[in-house]
Amino acid sequence: MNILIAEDETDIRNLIKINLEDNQYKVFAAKDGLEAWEILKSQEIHLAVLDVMMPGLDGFNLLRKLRTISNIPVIFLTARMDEMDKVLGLGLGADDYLVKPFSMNELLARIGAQLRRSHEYQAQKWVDNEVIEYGALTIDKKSCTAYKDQIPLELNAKEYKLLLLLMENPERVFTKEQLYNAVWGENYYYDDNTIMVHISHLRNKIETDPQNPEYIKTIRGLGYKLHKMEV
Amino acid sequence: MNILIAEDETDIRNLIKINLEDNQYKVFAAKDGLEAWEILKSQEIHLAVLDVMMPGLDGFNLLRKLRTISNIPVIFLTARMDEMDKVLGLGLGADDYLVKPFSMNELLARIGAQLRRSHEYQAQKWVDNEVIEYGALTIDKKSCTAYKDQIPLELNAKEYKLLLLLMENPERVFTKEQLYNAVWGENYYYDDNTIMVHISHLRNKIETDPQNPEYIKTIRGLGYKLHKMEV
DNA sequence: CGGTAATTTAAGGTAAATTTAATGTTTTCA
DNA sequence: TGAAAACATTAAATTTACCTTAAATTACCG
Repeated sequence: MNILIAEDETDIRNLIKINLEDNQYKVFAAKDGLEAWEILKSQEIHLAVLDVMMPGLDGFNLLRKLRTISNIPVIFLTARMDEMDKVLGLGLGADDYLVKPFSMNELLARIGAQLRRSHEYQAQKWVDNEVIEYGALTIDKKSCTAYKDQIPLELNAKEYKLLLLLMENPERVFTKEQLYNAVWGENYYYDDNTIMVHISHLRNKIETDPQNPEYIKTIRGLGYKLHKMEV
Repeated sequence: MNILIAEDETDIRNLIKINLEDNQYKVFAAKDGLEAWEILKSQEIHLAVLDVMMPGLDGFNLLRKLRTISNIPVIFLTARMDEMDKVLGLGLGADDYLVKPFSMNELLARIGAQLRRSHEYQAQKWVDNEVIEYGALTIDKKSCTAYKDQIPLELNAKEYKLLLLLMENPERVFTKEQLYNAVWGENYYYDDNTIMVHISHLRNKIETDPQNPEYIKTIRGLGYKLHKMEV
């Protein structure tokens, strides 16, 4: 079970992470709403524990975004008890909350209860069919398939994930390390040659002329981006 | 919405009753577990608020009986916070609890949240189809049977559940972890070899040539999906 | 409690995917 | 302009994901 923790206070975040991992949960920890959102978009999350007061994208607004893509249980952490009754009772999308300071046993118990119910009713709604289009490229996330001009592209897993990341973030430049972290999911030493090989393979599969790529642009010294010239 | 209150302290019971009725809930009040059980057997109840410490049939034992006939949300009221974490976390059937003394707003909020979720879950169930067809495969959910070309498939429980999930979501790629979570419903470490073995067994039972499967496709590095080539 | 079915674990094999190695090309900068 | 760095390409080496089968374990029933 994958749990997302979004909490800007480092010691709280780490304490929760350790306790959850001790209870066999796989934990993704974010220090703020934006980081949490990136995790939500790229990982399968079964329950989220969100701090209300976070810089930038706060807990409430993160929940609003989250609800556009998922129906997972959400537990809020708050130092302010007032207002939470309204959030909970008015159906703004939260399932539970804990007031800081809280006992770790209580958090674990409430996580357990929410996951139990969630499982019982298959509340993890499979993400609705989502199709991403960019130029002549199309990705169908549900079936993990990719097309160019409606012709299927025979991508292997790494190539598909690279293309998905780029198509979910058109025009954004990714360093090779970022690509590595996002697709390989590791955050230690890597050899960037592996990335270049995969980019080359991906170009071979999607570009009309891979040596003069139309879509996957190299930004020398920086990284790669998905970019197609306007016509 | 019909709410059951089981609480031996008269003033608390009445206070809750009045507040809930002020919020348009229809309330059935019981002064002990036995009376609550009689109500549960004869009325349609959507959520129960149960006091733990009641003479005779206490809250925990009432919950056990309740769970033999119903899956409604249950909120406990307790003066003793210890032990509730276990009840909640270990899946003994409770959904939430409040420690006395509690604010009425909080009770109302938590009732609202539980009913909202419960209603979502129920809404999901209503839209389920009884018979699902995909290619030559048919599943009859009412009788938990599966057919290929009208010939019964001899599936055991796990195989049936796997096939059902796939047929409810044709073309969708499921990671092995997703299959595990959906069919096994566990939230700790699993060995994906178990999944592969079951997929192999399922293929042996539904595919004409299991080594060149027509329906259950492997997406190497990603997962499996139900997909039949168009004819 | 014994027998049987279902499920999980263990083990071996294989094809595909991934990584590494090697070489060539392009770009940047002093 | 030449050297160095970054990048691209291709193929070989290595690893991994997957499949199958059978043994071991667990669950269930009479």
